[in-house]
Amino acid sequence: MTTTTGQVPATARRRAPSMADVAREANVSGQTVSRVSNGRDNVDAATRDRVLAAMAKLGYRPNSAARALRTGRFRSIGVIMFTLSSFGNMRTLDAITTAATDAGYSLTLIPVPHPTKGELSVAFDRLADAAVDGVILIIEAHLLDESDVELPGGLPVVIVDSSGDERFPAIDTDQAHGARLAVQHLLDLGHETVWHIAGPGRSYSATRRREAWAATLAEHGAEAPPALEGDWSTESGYELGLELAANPAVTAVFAANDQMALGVLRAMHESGRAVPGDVSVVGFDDMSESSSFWPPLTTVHQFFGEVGRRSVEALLHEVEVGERRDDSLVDVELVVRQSTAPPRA
Amino acid sequence: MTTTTGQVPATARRRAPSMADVAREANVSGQTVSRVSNGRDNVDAATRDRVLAAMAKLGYRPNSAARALRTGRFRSIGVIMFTLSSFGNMRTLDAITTAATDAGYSLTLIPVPHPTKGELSVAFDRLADAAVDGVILIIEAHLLDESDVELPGGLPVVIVDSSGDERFPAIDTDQAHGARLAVQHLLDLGHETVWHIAGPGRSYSATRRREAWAATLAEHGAEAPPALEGDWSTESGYELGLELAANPAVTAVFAANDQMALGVLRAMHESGRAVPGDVSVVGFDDMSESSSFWPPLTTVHQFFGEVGRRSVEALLHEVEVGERRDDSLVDVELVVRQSTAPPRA
DNA sequence: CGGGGAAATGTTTACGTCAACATCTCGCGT
DNA sequence: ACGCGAGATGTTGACGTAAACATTTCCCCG
Repeated sequence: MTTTTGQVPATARRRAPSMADVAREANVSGQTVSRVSNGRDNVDAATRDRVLAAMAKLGYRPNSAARALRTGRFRSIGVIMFTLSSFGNMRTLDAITTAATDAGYSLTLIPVPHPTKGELSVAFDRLADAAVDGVILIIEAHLLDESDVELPGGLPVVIVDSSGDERFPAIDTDQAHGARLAVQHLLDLGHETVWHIAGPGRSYSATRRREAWAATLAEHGAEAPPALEGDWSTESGYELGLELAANPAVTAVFAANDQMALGVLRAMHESGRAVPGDVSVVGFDDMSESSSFWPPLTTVHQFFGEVGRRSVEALLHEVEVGERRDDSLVDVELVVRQSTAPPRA
Repeated sequence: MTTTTGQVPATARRRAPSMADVAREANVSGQTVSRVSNGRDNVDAATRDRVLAAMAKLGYRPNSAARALRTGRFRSIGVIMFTLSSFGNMRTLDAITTAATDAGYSLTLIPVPHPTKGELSVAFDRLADAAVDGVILIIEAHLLDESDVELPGGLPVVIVDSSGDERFPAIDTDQAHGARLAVQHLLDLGHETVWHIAGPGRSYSATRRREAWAATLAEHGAEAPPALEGDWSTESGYELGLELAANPAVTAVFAANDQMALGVLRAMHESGRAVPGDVSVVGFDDMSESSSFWPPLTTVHQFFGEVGRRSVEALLHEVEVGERRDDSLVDVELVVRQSTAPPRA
């Protein structure tokens, strides 16, 4: 019936309305629509209203591809991480998402199914044609070091991990301080020494915790038993816990994360060793379930939210200002619950 | 030395190389570069090699904004979800990410900090200028129903939840079957009836589980005690568990998720009620920690991976083929561990 | 009452890619 | 020898936006 716009039944509409459509509807130039769309203030109030009305009427949505092409910015940050299984990574991702959103950036997730160099390369390739202004790496930085993978040139990168790598700023929890707090607590309770279930050796975080554990023992003249090495999983904590339970000399255990600590608790229960009566257990992370473990777990609280926030801050600073931020360490807090007590006399 | 390209020191390079740069370097037309870049087969092998070499030399990366602008496709899907806290959502997100990546799509995360209608609108607005071809909603669909929010027109949507909403296909775990399995198991062990700690009423999943619980009891002529309502958190399970522990008539509890079940376990321990001796407890989810709870938790295993995969499949089918998929229910499995036993005679 | 200038608005163009179409180069059959 | 067609490659233009620059309007001040 009407002639101008080549009307189509609403159900069959093909093309989303563009700036030009809005401009026509509001009887202004495209540029004015652009100005309204971007919230510039040099537009007459009446004009602005007219444009906004036209936008609403047509259901206009700016085409982000065109915008990105024009501006060279995607307003999106990429996060590369291993499968989301780990509790800490989840929380960090959550905080990153929130921080990025608040800053007006969207967030693109780039998974790495297996933590191998090859897979990492694949992820970086994906990254290459992903539409992001910068990248946060939540991976065990170790891999990066070994890796000859070329990170896409010119793309700002922030690493969430303790890294030896100098190429990029690293944001991390103060692993060493946390471990120190945990060991100190156990020693203060009167334990002769503290056994340790470490995380996998390829993880810098695990290494930091383990080193701080050993150092703290040494400072107090306590003899360090051999460290056991788990893989962060509850199961590995359980199996290693069974070993410890069988050794009557063990009175205090520091597990490198809460999940392994949970495994240790189970192992102790099954072996008839009372916690904290016979054996005290400390974890690391303070996952939300830890307060309901049996017994409620004494652990080192990580402020994942803060880590996430700082990562985004550092990355966006580099993206927008072009200035690299320094490394940053987020403090930690010991939460004493009921899995620790003085050794039985 | 060379003349053509207006060389800049590598450190100061401003602009990423474009197709035109590669074309010049390889001495072909831009279109040929495009063809190589998109893996078309109608390019001579020698030419292809030359182009690939030029790409490698210049570090060429296709500009996804330009590509998206030209093709009208972003090759990205959006996921709207509440803060990542919940275990199940995490796992689902993980699977979605993997499935999307395998299909060559990237994934954009759009968080909703608080599950209110207002926040949901904000998320949808964000979505509007996000560069996605379709959306997966991991939210309690309830909100959608109440909400007058207009979803961006023409954007395919899939909901991960049991939804009454007919507007979009829903993919979900078979909540009812899971609850039925749990209650049945307890009844089979000889318990007279089963108490229930439900999830929040606004959640369809919680409602489904609760209804199935009630229905199963009714079918067996068991009297249904009043359902308690938690908020999925360990804490709420603990508090409600304390109530149940104080009631000597309680011998079997079905908690609507593992975290609340963990809270119940703690409450029972603290109240001196043996699990499973005095009280049997069943959860729902089968989180990775559940096998190490004390006692290891009998629970309903959800196949989150399958849910995620099917969601992506359904969404991409609609995006690429334009055909809506039917609702889909993912089956479930009862995992019997050590938190359940016949009632004490 | 005229001129200067700020504010509002319009016009032109380029961002990098890919579809559509145009052209070119061969090999092969008759 | 010639022409035809298939495959390889080149040319042109448009996607929707925003920066840069151009133009218009109108208010204020001397």
